[in-house]
Amino acid sequence: MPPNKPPTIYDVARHAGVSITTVSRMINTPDKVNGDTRVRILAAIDALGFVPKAEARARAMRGTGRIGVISPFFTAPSFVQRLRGIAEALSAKKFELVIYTVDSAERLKNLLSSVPLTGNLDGLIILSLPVDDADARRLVDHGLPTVLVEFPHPNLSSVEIDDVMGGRMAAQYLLKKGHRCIAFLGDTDLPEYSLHPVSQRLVGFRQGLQEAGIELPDAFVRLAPYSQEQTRKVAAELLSMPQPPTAIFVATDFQALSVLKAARQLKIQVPEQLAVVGFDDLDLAEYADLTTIHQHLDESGRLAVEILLAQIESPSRPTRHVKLPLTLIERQTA
Amino acid sequence: MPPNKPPTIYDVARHAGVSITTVSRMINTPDKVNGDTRVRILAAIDALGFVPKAEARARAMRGTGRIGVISPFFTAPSFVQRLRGIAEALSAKKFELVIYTVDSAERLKNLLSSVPLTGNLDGLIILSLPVDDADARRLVDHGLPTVLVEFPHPNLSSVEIDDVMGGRMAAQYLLKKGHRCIAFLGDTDLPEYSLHPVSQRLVGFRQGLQEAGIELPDAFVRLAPYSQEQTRKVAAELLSMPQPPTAIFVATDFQALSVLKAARQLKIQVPEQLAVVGFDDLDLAEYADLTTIHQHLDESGRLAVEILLAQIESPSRPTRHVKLPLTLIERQTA
DNA sequence: AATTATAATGAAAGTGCTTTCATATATTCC
DNA sequence: GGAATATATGAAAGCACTTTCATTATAATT
Repeated sequence: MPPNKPPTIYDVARHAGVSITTVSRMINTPDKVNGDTRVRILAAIDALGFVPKAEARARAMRGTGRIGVISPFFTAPSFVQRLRGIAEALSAKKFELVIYTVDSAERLKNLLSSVPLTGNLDGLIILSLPVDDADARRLVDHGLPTVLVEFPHPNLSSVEIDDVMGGRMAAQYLLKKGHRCIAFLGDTDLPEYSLHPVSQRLVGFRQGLQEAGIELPDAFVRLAPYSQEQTRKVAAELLSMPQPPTAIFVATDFQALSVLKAARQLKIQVPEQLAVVGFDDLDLAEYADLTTIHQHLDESGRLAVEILLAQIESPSRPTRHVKLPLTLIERQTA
Repeated sequence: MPPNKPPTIYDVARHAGVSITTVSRMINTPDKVNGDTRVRILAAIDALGFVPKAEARARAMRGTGRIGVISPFFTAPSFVQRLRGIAEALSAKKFELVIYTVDSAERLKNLLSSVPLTGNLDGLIILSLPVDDADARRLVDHGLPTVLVEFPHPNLSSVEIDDVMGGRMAAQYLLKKGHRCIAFLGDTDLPEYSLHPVSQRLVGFRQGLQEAGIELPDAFVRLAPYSQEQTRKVAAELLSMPQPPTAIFVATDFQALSVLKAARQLKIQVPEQLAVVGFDDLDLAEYADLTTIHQHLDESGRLAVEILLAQIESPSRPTRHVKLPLTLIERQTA
């Protein structure tokens, strides 16, 4: 017969002949209880069908132990690598990771109003998605500690990437290498968002060239949807021009790979005939020997967590805006 | 002023100049509170933006289910691609995705003893991690619908990959191409797990060769830690043998890339001097033009969700064991 | 006017769980 | 062999609320 009252931690403790402390520990940090005891408690738990009451739990811990991440769909490897940093930092602390994926600004808005801003989450990280004033205000009004990654907002803490500077670094590097006929290739996705990082990279890139008195003709600025095949096609077009560029700055590593592939197919030697510089330094950039602008992807996630946890701890702290440094990693492609 | 700390009933009480008792009553049985006081408390509640936590939780959880995914740390891209399928399928339905990452069998055990109880989950997907009998029993005893991906267990539903068959397919393909001197390269990670997919792939591979009367000498079976650099080194060793293999079956695409890199560095032509077949068909296999055994990574995640949701809907349904088909994708490397 | 019923309130004791701290026992080191 | 260190456990103090119960002020009844 099923017992009439839901069993409490006290019942389990009595049944197993230990203190409630030990039972609690068994549930939360099982590695801190002895093997024997562990088995006994587990048996008791199973026997009684004990399920800890979430509410009491949330009460006793300060907060829910849950932090949310809103991320664009995992299409781009760079999101994943950021996420990895977050997961890593979070699993070290004792937090659950709740992931909300989003495929449009529309859905982001819905989420931000429907995701219970209070009570459900202890903190929020928004990855590579733009937050407008209304959203930001709602977040601070609700007192939900939030950290933005990649799209900063004055009222919320953020981890930023200096995309403009990155573009410049690429320009300067290619100029130094003697290139004068340089193209840019970026992606078109997320067109609804303003201030897209890729645009910023283009801005910086153009600046860098201009400072050296070099033009970036419109025909040398190409955008392609973020997919292997389409990017490859656009790159092939670019490389088949009567006067093709001798160097291309590709705004994301993933697309840079497609450019390399296009070059390979056209039997264009890299880096002899064509220099390619990427952006991101994904794991696979190393495999491809891609010269690229390294941004600390994993680190950005880790840092976001760090800032967030600090903010959860003392909510009165002012917002922080951290800009991660960029480094150019010189490999074989430029 | 936006509240900095989530206000408690105490704050409201102080602000309204009453005891917490009265505030509590106000919330639960307002008719038992005097008109004046009622107004004052209401004002305080509004001013502070107070939301009783339990209520918030209840509100929050209504309608939104929560499904958990236990996954190995995001080291391997294949996990991520499976996860992507899960996230995709889940964001269509109205479910939250809670991710637990795990880096050892030890931690998995810990998680499994606590998550089912504590996590408030409606369902669980376990990605690429082995579950033993005790764990499985606990899960079914607790009535937590669970779907396993890649490591099946008789008592739980699963989405499986026929790794043995995959190994055979690789062997048969390479044999058909005329190779007789064939090596295997796999990874050593997760040594604590039995029945590792990579071992299975080796088993099938060996079978395939044996059926054609071909030996797989021990010197041609190499294991390397799952990292670019180390795999490259082991591959280089293999390729520098006095009698190097003319073909290598690499048990994961990610490592196959490193093999390709090693070949490039040793100026060994692929596929002319060396054929390489991978396993997984990651996104980047296409970029690298890698001939590989395609397993539906995204699809496996999607399918797991589908099975899980069906099971949540009608818990009485028997467990299902779905085996996804494998296909050999012929590209440039073999 | 004295008594009693009624309404409004707060002190304090739960509620089921976590966590800190102190204690007891076992292990390692020189 | 004793000190130093690590491991396993429980007592007790929270946590954010709810509830009981005793207290007071107020209204109603004789």
